[in-house]
Amino acid sequence: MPSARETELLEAAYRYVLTHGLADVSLRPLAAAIGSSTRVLLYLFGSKDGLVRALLARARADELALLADIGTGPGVVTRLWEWLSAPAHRPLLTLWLEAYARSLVEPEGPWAGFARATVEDWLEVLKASQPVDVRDTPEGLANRTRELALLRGALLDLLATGDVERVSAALG
Amino acid sequence: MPSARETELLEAAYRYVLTHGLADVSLRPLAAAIGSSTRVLLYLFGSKDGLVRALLARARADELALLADIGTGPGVVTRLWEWLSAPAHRPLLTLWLEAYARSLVEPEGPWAGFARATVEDWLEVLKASQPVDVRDTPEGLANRTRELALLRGALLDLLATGDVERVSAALG
DNA sequence: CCTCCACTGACACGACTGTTTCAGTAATGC
DNA sequence: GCATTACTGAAACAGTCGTGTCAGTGGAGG
Repeated sequence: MPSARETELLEAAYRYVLTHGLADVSLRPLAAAIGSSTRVLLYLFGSKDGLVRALLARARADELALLADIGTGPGVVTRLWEWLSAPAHRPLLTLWLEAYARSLVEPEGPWAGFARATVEDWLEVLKASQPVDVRDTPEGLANRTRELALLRGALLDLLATGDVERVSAALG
Repeated sequence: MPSARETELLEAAYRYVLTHGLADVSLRPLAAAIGSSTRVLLYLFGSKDGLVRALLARARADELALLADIGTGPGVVTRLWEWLSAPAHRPLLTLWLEAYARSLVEPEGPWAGFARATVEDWLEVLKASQPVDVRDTPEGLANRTRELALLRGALLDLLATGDVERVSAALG
């Protein structure tokens, strides 16, 4: 159970990495930006890896909150895309992609398993939104895999080009 | 025009980053691994940024060679997916994703514009493969954007899970 | 009051970073 | 033969990295 000060600093650090990226963050600039010190960060999170792990978990909490909020049932894909394409969520999604790529390059360390975990999370939600009688069929699996691919491919496009109109039209 | 030694070292460095990642590569370990020295790398490429730029261009050359080899016309998507899902191409594609994510987080420096550039490259190929009469219609644009999203979303899934069977079935 | 505990500041350690300086060597063109 | 060019080695530079050490704060509970 994290102390009050710990969650406070974690929130601040989370806000920081959303705009500065997580891959090459370093303690001293981060500490200076959030009004703390490396000493305190190390004390509260044990090590830099610990801090990164906490930040990754924090980002994941946002993601899971989204999935819970979106719910299941017909129209999930549309609702998910509305959330993904909202400009306000850009920093989070860029951070997400950064962590995704990193976990593929460097399977050890705090990033381990991040990519695989999110694939499974989302597939699960899409599965719960399918009619019961197709969920466990090969077609059901293929369908939700395709829906996931479409959403994430569209997200990649959007993050690079910012062209909401074109990409949204492609999902119609 | 690069000298013989320069292209030789670039090839070696390229092979190195394919397995070690490009984002957090550093000169000394790289130089040691390819039987060179930081002095020589700096002499030939000017700076680390110059080297990274050269490596990015080298990776892009592989990508463009692929697109030329795949050609255009009916069945492009299938042919592209066969290439993307080939196990031998995994390192290159992981490197590609790494550069993609990085260019979104850090729009300055050697990575600049990488993500946007590849989106346009691929859209161009898909466009050239469409029937002439739909190429310039809104439907044509939407269709190729969707094809690209499907391919790249599937690639993301594949890189994380390695589940060729499931993902390939989803594209069928 | 006094002790405990969460937290913080200042500083130094060794390892690493990209880059520079100074010194060569080997081959090539005149 | 001689000068120019391409390349290389060794060492050092200033800076940053994560982390450890030692010394405190300040407030809460007994």
